[in-house]
Amino acid sequence: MNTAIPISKLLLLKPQSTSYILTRHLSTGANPQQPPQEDDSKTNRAVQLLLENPHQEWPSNQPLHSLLFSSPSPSPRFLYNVTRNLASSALALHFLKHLQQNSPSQDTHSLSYPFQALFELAARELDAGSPLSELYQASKEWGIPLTVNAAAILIRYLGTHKMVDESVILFNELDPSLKNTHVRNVFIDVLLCDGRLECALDVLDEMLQPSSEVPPDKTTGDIVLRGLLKGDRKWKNLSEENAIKLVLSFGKHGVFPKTSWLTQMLSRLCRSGKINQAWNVLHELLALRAPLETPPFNVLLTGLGRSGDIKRMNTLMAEMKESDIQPDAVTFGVLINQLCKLRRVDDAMEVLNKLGEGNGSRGGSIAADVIMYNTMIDGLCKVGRQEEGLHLMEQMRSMKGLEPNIVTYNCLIDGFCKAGELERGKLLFEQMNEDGISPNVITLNTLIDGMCRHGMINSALEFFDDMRGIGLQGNAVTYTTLITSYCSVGNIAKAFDLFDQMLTNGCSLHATVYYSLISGLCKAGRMDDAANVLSKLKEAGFRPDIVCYNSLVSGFFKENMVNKAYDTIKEMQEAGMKPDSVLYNTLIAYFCKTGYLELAGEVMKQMINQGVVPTIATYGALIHAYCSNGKIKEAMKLFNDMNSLSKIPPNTTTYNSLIESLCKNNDIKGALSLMDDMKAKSVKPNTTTYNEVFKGLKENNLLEDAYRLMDGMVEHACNPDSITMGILGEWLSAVGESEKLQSFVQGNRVSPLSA
DNA sequence: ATAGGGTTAG
Repeated sequence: MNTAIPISKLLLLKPQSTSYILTRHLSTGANPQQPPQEDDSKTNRAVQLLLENPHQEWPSNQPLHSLLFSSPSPSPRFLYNVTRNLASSALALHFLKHLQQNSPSQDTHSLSYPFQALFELAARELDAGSPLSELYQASKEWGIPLTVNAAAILIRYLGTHKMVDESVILFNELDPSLKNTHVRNVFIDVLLCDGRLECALDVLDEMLQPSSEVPPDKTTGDIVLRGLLKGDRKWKNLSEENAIKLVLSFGKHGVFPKTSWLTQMLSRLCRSGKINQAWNVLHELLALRAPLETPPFNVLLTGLGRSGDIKRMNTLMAEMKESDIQPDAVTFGVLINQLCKLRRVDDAMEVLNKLGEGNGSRGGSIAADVIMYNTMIDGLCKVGRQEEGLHLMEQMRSMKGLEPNIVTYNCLIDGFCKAGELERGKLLFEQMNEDGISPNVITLNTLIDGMCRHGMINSALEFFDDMRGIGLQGNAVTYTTLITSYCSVGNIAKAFDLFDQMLTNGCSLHATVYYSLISGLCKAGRMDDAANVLSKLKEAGFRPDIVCYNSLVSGFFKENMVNKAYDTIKEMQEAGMKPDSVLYNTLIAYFCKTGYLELAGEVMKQMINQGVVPTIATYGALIHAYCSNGKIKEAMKLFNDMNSLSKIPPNTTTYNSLIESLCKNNDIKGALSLMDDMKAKSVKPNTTTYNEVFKGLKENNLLEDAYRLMDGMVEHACNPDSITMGILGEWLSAVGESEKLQSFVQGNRVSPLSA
């Protein structure tokens, strides 16, 4: 599947310089204007005179007077510098009074900068109390307009001293020309720190208007987006949709979120299943020509991969290439992982092998790392190629100098255990210890699962005890594995025992443990216990999921507790879950078993109406039921539907039901034609199939057909069982052809080869 | 928990 989609097209992406990204950051640059430097020695002399003499003596100090009041009058920048270099705000205030009193004709605007210096000094004095508010009042009384910086300092000061109301008043009083981007940034920050989201958004809104005269800058973006991500309580009223709108409004002014911010945002969207939103955000930013880097693309690729959307993965990779965004190690890691998950292990291997070839202009700069190898090794193990996985571990060590880590070993141990090669798993476990890598809880769980799956539950429990002895504790997964296993062999008491043990051990719980126990109890028909555990699950703050509800419904039906089954379905629907195909199949199977075939058929119709696609189990249950009720016509109709309408390939069991029924109806021709159909559709007949047809052939004494089928069995290495031998033995000896049976058992053809 | 890729359970 999907082989037509060239995911490995990514190989064509070539790493290049990414430095251009750094130069593409746009900024509207509203830096606060600083008065340029004046003559330093003049400034120093003035400061020296001011510091050396008590302020009462300043008016009579001639050198000072000529420095400050000579014609042409000194520039505001000079006065600013002098003020800033005074020892304290108190002294600076004296200085300003001195300036004001000794040159009453002076334009008040020229005192704006010295006043800003006064605010700067006062804001720096930690024990200043609230003099800044007083100084602000003074500036108003003196009629001295604020500079932009002075306004910003005042707003910041009021904010950090919990006088946010005052800062709001101040901002509103400001001359419109002072409410520039810088001042607004400070004001918005003050408002946000105080949790006044609405108010901040109002100020921001003006800035974000399309033809705004106070457009946002990088700092605005940092201030606002920082708060958006933290998930602070104060942002909870802002939905993700609005957050996205905000980001895009910033984008229209050329202000883009930092890569780390965008990556987090997309990651959060993807993790909560909102992949489309993540996709849209990234694409709108692309359209706005935002300077994007690789990580946000990696996050989205991961999200798309998890939802199996290979098509859009390919699109995104092509877009990366178009926009000159280079894939990095993570991109290749995601790609290898996705190819493995699609079982396209050889394609993944090809990607891995082409990395780090470094042959000139192409593909050289990214080398395979341990994570990629681990991904690949796991992929190989998951398709039963654990020997190759082991070989790859040796290869990465010897040829790339990469040391396997705990994940490498865990993947391989799981591979060998799942394949039933427990000894190999244990050998790897020992090897890993020799390598100085300590097993972790996943290693423990993997080995326990391996033993459980292969009928060694007691060994698993012993191993668990041994590991606890050396300080390796189990977790919810350990208990789930053991509980599932004990349930599967019907040892419910031991399963309960482990469940209680887990609760007393205080290991952190997970709903899966409850699901597992409930499922086991349902299969064992212990519905009272199952209902009990269900209550405990709810008490622990979990909710049953659809799989868990399905177990319960199936269990109730099996115990003929029909009303309980219906109650459970109702509860599940009230919890907002729609019945899935498993639930419909459970209902259909129950009605089939109890003989309500019409009802079962109705349920199937309802299933289709609800948009739930019938599965092989749906058709299998109904076809089998019709067959065993002698309604072969209806069964054949369903069989044809499943081929033409649902396009579900029938399996061996489906054919067996029909073939058995046809033979019983003495329609041997029909049965043989179904066998041809099986061959055409590559569905392998099994021993049951052959037995049913042999019975029918024997009834009709069709020896030649029987020989042909016997050859077929030999050819497919399908082993006869005692039933086969019974039918054929009786029949062939009755017609004096016992030697054919002999030859058949020895695995030889019974009829001569024909053209 | 807080920018991205790898391992275990019904």
